Amino acid sequence: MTIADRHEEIIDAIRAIPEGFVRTYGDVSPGAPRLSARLLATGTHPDDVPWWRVVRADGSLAVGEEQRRRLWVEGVPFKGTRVDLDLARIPHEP
DNA sequence: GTGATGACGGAAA
DNA sequence: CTTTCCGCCATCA
Repeated sequence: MTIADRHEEIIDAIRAIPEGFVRTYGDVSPGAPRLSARLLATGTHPDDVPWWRVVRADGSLAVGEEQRRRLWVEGVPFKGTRVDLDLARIPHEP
């Protein structure tokens, strides 16, 4: 398992998020939320990665205004300033 | 080599 | 509800 493989694995998981739904950092990289966070932060990823569909475990947004707007447009349910994870979150897949 | 940092998570107070 | 503290992985000084 190389670093590139790990990156690819995480990127793949994010790319698999359907429109109108979100996943948390902990979901895309279980046990290493900082890793997925850093991957998106550094911009070390292809352009086809829906980074705005990745939110914090409590539903709050990490990036800010733009992310909230993009999610809203896709029909992601909000609960105040946070995403309603009970409706929009995709549980970790086996 | 060590130590600090970050689009984080979860438990504890 | 809030703030603290510790663990997590990969970079960077």
